[in-house]
Amino acid sequence: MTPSPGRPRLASQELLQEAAFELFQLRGYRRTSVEQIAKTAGFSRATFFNFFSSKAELFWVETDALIDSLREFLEGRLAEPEPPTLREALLVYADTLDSAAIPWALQNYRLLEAADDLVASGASRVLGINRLFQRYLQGGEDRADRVVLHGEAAALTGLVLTALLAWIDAGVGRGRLSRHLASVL
Amino acid sequence: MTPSPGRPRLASQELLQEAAFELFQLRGYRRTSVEQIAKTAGFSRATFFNFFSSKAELFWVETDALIDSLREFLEGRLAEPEPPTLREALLVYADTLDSAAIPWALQNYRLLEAADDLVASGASRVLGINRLFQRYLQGGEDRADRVVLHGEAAALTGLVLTALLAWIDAGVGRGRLSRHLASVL
DNA sequence: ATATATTATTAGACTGAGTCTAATAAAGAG
DNA sequence: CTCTTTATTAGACTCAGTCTAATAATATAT
Repeated sequence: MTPSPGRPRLASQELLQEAAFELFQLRGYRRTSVEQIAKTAGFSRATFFNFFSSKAELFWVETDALIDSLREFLEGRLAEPEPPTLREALLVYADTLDSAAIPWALQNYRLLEAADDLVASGASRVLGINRLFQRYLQGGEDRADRVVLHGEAAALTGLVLTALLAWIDAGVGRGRLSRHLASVL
Repeated sequence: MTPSPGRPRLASQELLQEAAFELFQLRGYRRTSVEQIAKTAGFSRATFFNFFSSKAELFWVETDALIDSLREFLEGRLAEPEPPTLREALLVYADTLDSAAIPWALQNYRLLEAADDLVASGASRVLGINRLFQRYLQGGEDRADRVVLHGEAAALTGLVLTALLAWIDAGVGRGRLSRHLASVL
């Protein structure tokens, strides 16, 4: 950690997030302005946009990290000599998820309903997961028709999402995601 | 058609749409402002919002009509003494679709990529279709577990969407949607 | 110490979406 | 002509997101 030149950071993603989630709980996503978030964290609006490209992006950071870890996991499996099927891989990954470490955004996914930009950004995350699945299926078996493969990916995306939301809704003592996923698959 | 009291309409959804789609083609969705659309159609910005609650809503009107007709079709099938499975019903409906009457928004669905609000509003249409499927499945067979049923609906939504986009991408001479749908299901 | 390069923070102006209110315009009914 | 009803519009407002230019705080070189 050699100190880099230039003015050191005062703000941080974490500080802004804490302020934001608190305000979201309190007044809802829409009625919380970027200005309020920044001021609550002790910074200016301009600084907010140095850290996040939009209000919605802040909402999803933790979830994006989770999706990233899923991507890495799948890439790892695909690199193995005998890659498991996507379904098998997903079940294994789901077993590793800690019920206590669900991203704030996912725990509060019902906030989506009221806000356009959240739906949009959420949808683009779903599409990203769909692309992950497409790539995995493409890598495993290149015999299938492209459209059929895309269909399979889309269907799996829908199933995984359903299981995930059911798991979250189950509340504390929800058990393992892999159980929910298995029953849906 | 007895004339209603009050000032008669000058503007119409159709006029605004024509202006809008022309501008969207020309400069893209994002670079076309509501102000430009309204002025091109010969009206003011305020009038635009008398007809559409948002720029994105204008984009989807034709598609919404299509989804509505699908809803009615499914409700009709479900009311029959021996309702077909959802898959069967969808294949029949897909066979009725005219390849030449695809909504402008669907033909140009690639415009979505660049615009947040379009993705959001598109996603909410997809969720609407998903709800249609959920209701149909719920009505047909009430034995299944709720989560499994939701999973089935989500999977079907993904499959139908895949088939639809492949059909559109196939261009003129694309044949019947039912053919694409059958191969994906 | 002092100057310089580098990076962080910020103010402030700008566009554009969407909301809202109040004014005006165009019709029919009495 | 007056009243009622509805359409159109101007204009002000909030907020998100973009951008530029100014300033502040640090490390390093001299």
